[in-house]
Amino acid sequence: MTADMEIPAPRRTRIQQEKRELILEAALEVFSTSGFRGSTIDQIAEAAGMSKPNLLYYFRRKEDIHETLMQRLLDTWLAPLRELDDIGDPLTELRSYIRRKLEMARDFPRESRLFANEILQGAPRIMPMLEGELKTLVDEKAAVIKGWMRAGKIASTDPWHLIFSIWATTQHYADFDVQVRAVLGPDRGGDGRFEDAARFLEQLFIDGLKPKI
Amino acid sequence: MTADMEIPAPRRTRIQQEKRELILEAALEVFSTSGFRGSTIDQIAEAAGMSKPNLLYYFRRKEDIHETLMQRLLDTWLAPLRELDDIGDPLTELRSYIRRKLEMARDFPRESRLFANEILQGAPRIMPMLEGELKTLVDEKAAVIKGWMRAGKIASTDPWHLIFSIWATTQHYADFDVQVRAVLGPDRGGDGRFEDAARFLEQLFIDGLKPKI
DNA sequence: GCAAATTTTGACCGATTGGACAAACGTTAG
DNA sequence: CTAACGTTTGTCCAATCGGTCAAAATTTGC
Repeated sequence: MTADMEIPAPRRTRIQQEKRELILEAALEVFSTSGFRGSTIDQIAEAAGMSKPNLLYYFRRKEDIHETLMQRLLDTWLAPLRELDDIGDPLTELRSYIRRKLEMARDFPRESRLFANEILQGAPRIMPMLEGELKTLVDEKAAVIKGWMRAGKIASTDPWHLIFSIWATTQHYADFDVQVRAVLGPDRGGDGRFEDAARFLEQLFIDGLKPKI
Repeated sequence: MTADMEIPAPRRTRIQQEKRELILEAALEVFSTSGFRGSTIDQIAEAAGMSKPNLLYYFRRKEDIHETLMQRLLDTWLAPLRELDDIGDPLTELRSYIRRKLEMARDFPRESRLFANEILQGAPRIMPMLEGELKTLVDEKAAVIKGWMRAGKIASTDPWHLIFSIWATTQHYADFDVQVRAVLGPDRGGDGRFEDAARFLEQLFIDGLKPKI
């Protein structure tokens, strides 16, 4: 839909495409654990298996890498919310939204942390997008949810804060992963923790949102 | 209780006490928005209104400032959970725990972000504390909550993930503050957003946790 | 008031940072 | 094969980094 926004999309050779992907993959790893200012071009270059000048041949500035990474991230990151559909059973829609968001936290934790890092630092590079595209999308979906509430399909509450709480609880398992694993310990903190989380969140949100008769 | 753990607690002059506080206040501001690696001694010194060598007279290394800040933070940060009491009505206890956590997100957002930054980057400096003190405390309180569930006082669910979800939803309003404000917009994103959040979270957790008859 | 102790400063250091650049090396099309 | 183009590298640079140090300025104890 709104994809492929790396705007001028200049023609690129095969090698350029491959190496740029390699760099972005390495940069995701580095940026997501150290933040923008805490990461160095050398670290990214080493993680990508190339020299610093070589990396700078593909991305002229450190910021360009981060910007490209962010642009790609945002579309896929908001995809689950975009899919939240007016048609279809409300509780089912919400349940699968929560499930999809939790799966993203499990399968793309680095993307989640990259995003969290950016927001934590005041979102200097994506503020316009938050106030524009994101706000529009959330307002739109909040209206859908509000419709469900007025129709008595789900319990009445604040749709915006409902969305926030879904973001918070699901992304928590990516952003605070080390804490979750440390607290759960070696036994309960293994691979099963995401299924436990899924069960818990379904109970919390879905049972909690069932219409009160 | 477990306070005042700046271990050797060397004798300090009046000036030392004041200046150290000034530095810690400035460092909290800087660290919480840029992370450890992303912050410089110069930034902290400037925020504290003193020269870099002067700052280094009070804290010999950058890490010492961060460490002191962390030690102070952790005790106050976990205080609300420590207060969760076996005696007293379960739903009331949980309600006030949630309220206290949300108040902390409102009143000490920088502390929340400092903590989030540390965890995001893999908790290199506080890992032992997570696996030790924190895990012990959470296990203890999870047992209390489990007792309430067995007694039929609250709905049965996973106590650990319940605690995680309370952390996630409340701290979200500090850590992701810019996003929350951007999405809510100038009107709904004002000072009232914490009261809206409090109402929403109470409904989500308390109504959701009422025992099913 | 004065000597000792504490606090502040400017100058400086080696290491690391983001980035420039020309030369060397590969690849590819004709 | 070769000329043009794309890729890679080593070297270098100015700025910034965390931190030192001796000397100057200030505060403190008597």
